[in-house]
Amino acid sequence: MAATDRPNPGVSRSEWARSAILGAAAQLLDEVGFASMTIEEVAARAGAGKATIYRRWPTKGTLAMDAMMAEIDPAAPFPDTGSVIEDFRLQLRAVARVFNRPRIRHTLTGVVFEAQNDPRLRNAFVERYMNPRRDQARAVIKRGIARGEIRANFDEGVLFDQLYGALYFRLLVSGQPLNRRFTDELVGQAFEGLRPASKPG
Amino acid sequence: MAATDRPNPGVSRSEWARSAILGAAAQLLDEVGFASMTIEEVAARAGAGKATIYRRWPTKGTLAMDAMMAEIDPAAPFPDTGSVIEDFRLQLRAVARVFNRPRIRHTLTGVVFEAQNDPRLRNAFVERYMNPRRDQARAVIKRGIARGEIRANFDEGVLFDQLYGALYFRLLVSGQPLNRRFTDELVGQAFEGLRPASKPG
Amino acid sequence: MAATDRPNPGVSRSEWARSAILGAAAQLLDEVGFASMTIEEVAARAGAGKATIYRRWPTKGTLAMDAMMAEIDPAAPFPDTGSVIEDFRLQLRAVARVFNRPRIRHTLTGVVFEAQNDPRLRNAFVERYMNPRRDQARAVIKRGIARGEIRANFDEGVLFDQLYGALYFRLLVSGQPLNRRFTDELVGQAFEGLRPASKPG
Amino acid sequence: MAATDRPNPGVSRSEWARSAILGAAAQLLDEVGFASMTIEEVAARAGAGKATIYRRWPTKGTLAMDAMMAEIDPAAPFPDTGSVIEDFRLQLRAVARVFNRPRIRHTLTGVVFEAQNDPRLRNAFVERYMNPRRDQARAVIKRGIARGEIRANFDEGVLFDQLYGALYFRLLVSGQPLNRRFTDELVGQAFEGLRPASKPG
DNA sequence: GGCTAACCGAGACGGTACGTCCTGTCTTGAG
DNA sequence: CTCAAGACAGGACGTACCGTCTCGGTTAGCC
Repeated sequence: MAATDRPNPGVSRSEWARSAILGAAAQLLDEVGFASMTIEEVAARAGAGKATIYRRWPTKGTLAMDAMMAEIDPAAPFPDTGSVIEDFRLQLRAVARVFNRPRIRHTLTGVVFEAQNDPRLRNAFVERYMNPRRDQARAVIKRGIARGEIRANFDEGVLFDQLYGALYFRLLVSGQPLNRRFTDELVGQAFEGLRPASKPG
Repeated sequence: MAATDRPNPGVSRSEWARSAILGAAAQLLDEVGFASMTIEEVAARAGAGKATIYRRWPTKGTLAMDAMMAEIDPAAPFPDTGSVIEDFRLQLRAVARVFNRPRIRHTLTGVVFEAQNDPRLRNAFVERYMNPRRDQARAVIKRGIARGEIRANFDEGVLFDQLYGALYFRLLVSGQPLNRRFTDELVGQAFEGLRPASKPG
Repeated sequence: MAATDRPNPGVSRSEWARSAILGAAAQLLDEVGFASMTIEEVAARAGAGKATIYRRWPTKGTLAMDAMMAEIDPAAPFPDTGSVIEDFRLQLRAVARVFNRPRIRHTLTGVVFEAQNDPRLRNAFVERYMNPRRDQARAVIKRGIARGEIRANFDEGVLFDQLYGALYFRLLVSGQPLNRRFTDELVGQAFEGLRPASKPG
Repeated sequence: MAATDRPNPGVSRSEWARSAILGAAAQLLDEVGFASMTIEEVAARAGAGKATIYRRWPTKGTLAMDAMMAEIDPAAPFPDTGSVIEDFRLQLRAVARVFNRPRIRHTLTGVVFEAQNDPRLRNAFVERYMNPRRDQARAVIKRGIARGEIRANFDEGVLFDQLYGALYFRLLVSGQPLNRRFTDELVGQAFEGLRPASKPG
């Protein structure tokens, strides 16, 4: 990123190098995408040695993931509107918005791709990215059950996979648009069968 | 592959080369996966020149897709049991079985990855692989609606994305198991909300 | 050397690459010397791939030797004046002249250096460079003996080592000047003890 | 050589570091030779920081030379037998013995190589190593002249170059054996022409 | 039935990037 | 304040493939 030329306002050389590398990586992901991003070019732009990169990130995928996390994290928070369906509707809209950025799509694809042959990367991705979201989703669902909006006897994991799987499917595989109409319809249809079995009587 | 040394029982040299290449590609996809598969190695194993491969397949992705298609195609047909849900249940079980083969997983990931930067590959994949399945699924749904098993006013595309998206999500992204319990639950939950609204009484 | 841009007057691509590489190597030996010469830079200047260089020359030393041979060969021929001493005097003057070129000194040092750990290079150097000169020297000596200029019972090899060893010593080790005064004195002194003992009468 | 773990019997840390470094360098010169010796490895074995090495020795050549000097110095003294020829015969035998040690050969070659581009190293080598020997040789020659064993009107420098040049030539360049037969013949032949011309009668 | 044009295998070519290694400088923390 | 330890920028190494390009040696039409 080379925000400025090597400053030193109490920042260690190591730390400065780290953020310069992540910045350069993010920049390159934008410009040429994950597949064409090169460790050599990252090093050159960051003014860093290649060894410094390899010392911290074993593969291009791990580096790209770290570069991506910084910006994806705060972009799609879970709201709490008082309605499960509304919460999911808003969250999926936000996720779709993030996914529509080309850099995110390329990076996600690349990370997913490399994870096939790199269990550590897969674990990192699942634990640092997917699980936190899954946990947040679970909390929202719990709230809905507690409020009696939806029934309790269903598989949360399957619901999560339905919702986010559909999103990823369009993003990575089919290339169909990720717009509000789609996410809203998706949420509506997924929750259709989860209304409380209010006919207990 | 390379069943025997160059035979010639009425098979043109071209044709023999083509199948030798596809065979070598399939073999390599099994042994080292898509990412580590090399055009050079495919050519060497097939006893073919590299130029012969490049003449027919512009990228590794297209070659891998062709090599994969040969065996995936007949593997997961849609049944017609008389029940929509049962039809989907059986089909998703079959798809899951196929997806559990490592070669398929690696190849799908690779093709999806390359498709990000190769619209032709994405189109080929969608049209030759996804769309036929989508059409078959649509036909099954139509049958179900006609039989009154499910209501008509919902988005088939979204349903398809929910079902197959969840499958791909576990396959490519989260790595969770693709077993019968999951696919059955998935089908059940997805169709839960699609029962005919006609039983208001 | 890139005499011109890729011509093709009946010269194969291989052959053209070979001479371009040797030319670039010679140029670099002149400019920066053997130690700072880089395979990468040779490749860049020759417009050749590094692999093409490594395919033909296993080490920098072998490449430098080939580049050096082309010009050193014809520069110091053995004359035939009718006098052994005169023949050697002239030849050593010529050798000294060649050795005074910085490129030659650097390259010889580099080749000798690498040969310490590369027996193939040492053999190549001895057989392609030293032995031919040794054979020529031997022939001159034989002529001198036949003419009765020098006695026969001495070790030619030792004489050769004395003469050329002294030359290399100043060239590589002590750095003292290689001028005509030195070579003439050297030849005179070395042949002093070789006069025929037969004229006691 | 890391005789023991950090002792401190009145030896300053500096001094201890210095000898540990020289010891490690000598060890490595034996094991892998000059070309493959690395400052990093020397530092690691000596338990010293790289900076400590760079502070004292500007190049690998100077370090190697210091490491070599310690053991080569006392190995080949000039004797005083009463006969010039015998003195040189014994001394050259001793030198040949030293030169036959692989470490010495590698180190000399390395030092000579680096000296091509490092005048300070060349000066250090000439002044600390060559000149003392040259002076000793000159003294022996003077004794011989005084005793009337050899004539006075010849170039001592050329004689020295003949003798030691032949030795270095075989050592560094041609690889021929450095045995007693060679050195004895060399001395004999070189002094053949230096007998006093005083018996003209 | 011979000629020629297309296509084949083999593999060298110019390149690009890899991941490793070492250099010489600079930073940090322990003694 | 000096040192070991080692991270840092830089850059060459030798390797592996890329996609293109000769190069001869079969085919397989087309005369």
